[in-house]
Amino acid sequence: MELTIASWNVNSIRARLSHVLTWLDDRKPDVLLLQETKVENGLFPREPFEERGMHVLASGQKALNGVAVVSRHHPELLGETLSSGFLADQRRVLRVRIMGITLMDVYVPNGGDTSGERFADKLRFLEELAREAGLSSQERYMLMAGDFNVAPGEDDVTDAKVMDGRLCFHPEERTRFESILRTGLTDLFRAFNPDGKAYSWWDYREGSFRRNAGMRLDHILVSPALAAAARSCTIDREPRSWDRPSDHAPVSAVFELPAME
Amino acid sequence: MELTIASWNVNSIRARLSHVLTWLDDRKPDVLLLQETKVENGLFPREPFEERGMHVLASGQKALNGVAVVSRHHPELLGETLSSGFLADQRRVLRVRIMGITLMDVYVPNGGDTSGERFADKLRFLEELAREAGLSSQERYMLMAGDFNVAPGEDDVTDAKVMDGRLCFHPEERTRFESILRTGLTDLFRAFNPDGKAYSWWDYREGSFRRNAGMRLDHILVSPALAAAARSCTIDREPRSWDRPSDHAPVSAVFELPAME
DNA sequence: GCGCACTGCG
DNA sequence: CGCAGTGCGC
Repeated sequence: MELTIASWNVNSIRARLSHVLTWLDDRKPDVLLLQETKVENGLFPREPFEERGMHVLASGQKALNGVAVVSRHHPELLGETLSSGFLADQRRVLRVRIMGITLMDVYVPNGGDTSGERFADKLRFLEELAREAGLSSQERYMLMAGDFNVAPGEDDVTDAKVMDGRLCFHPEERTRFESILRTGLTDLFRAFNPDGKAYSWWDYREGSFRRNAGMRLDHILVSPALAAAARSCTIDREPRSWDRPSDHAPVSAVFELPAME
Repeated sequence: MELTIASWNVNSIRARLSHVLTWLDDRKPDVLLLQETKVENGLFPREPFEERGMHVLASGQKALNGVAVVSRHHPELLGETLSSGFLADQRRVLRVRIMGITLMDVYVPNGGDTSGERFADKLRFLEELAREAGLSSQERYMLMAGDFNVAPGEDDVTDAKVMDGRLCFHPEERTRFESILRTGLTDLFRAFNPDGKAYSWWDYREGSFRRNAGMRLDHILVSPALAAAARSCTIDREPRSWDRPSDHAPVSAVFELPAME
């Protein structure tokens, strides 16, 4: 059976609802992992998704952060925090099981600037993700996706020399992202696109999208069995061109899996 | 020659620009008096009006109040305050001369509630308008229009008994509105519609427009010679039904005048 | 209920 | 630049 799993930092699900529904109706992913929903669970707009036959699991808070899983198949909730409990007061993680796949929806802290406590928290959060991936390494089908706020490679920014040391392309961040991959996960977009610059985020300011001055911050990382089952991984720039868009574009992967319960 | 003069409290010209342009293109008034433009002069969107061959005179401030005159013919600026200077720090008055007609665009203070200093200011402002009308009583063609924040008669509210004493239908306000008319001005809408309930404002809350629970707060008052020249005076409820409307509807009057310089 | 201002965040 | 939040005016 074919399964499409997508990830999208929507920068407010309420502000972006029409975009998300339009995209959902067009692309029809089986699972959509959302980040920066920026809404408490009680105010999450569940109905339009449920009308489309999708389940919704939301873990949100006021104004900041917030993640959610929209899924055609029933999702089993595994947890709403890192298993260490780090930054548990911020809604940045949703762990679910869908159709025998363990999924982790993550929104890594932006970090503020490369000095200071919030950057330290970001690095620690990335370390925790590596640990988390290690804990799940016995799982056959494991997927960790979301907004990592790290551009891992030189082709994930416009100019590596200029960007070197800057937020989201700092060696300390890239090293920690590498550690996540070293647990055995595959950066699926890069696996399908081994070279060539590609971005998933463009700043709202300075006409960044028009100039295609972006970064690849949104990733789908998968276990070896899922990597083998993957048929494609793409970034859909179209919604970024719509009126009042999210600053992030959705990333999607298609898998061909043996039929599961 | 025929001349159409309209008045509209737009509740932010920037938020309502598309509505105002759509209405302008459809109804093509010669003069449009705006209230609650809520924008400083430098940020007033002049271009779309000028592209349509209209002149713009704006007298605005940040966030609150603000009046403007949009006119097919060149307007001569007479003043931006009451001649007494009362409440001169608030942009609520624009006095202009267009085609030999003296026009006064007014936005009367809402008053807050019927106790307190702001209500006293509202009453005083209405008294000043009567004085102002008296000062202009020698003018052959004089028009005073805008948002008076007073429903003068029992047919200008849904239920006079229920509304009696409430803001915008308080005896003290209605008396002062009467004083304005007693200088010789005619309430043109009432002249053409001597009976029957009609409103120009509906609260955004509680589905007031759907229930037609409104008040007639926006008026076109004219000197005897203009009253004699008037051919119609109407309230256009249509824009109030549009998406994200102003809470006020435009009021228009058509005059048949001898050709003037 | 719907504007505006301001501030924090990214 | 564009989301939130809060406070205020109408």
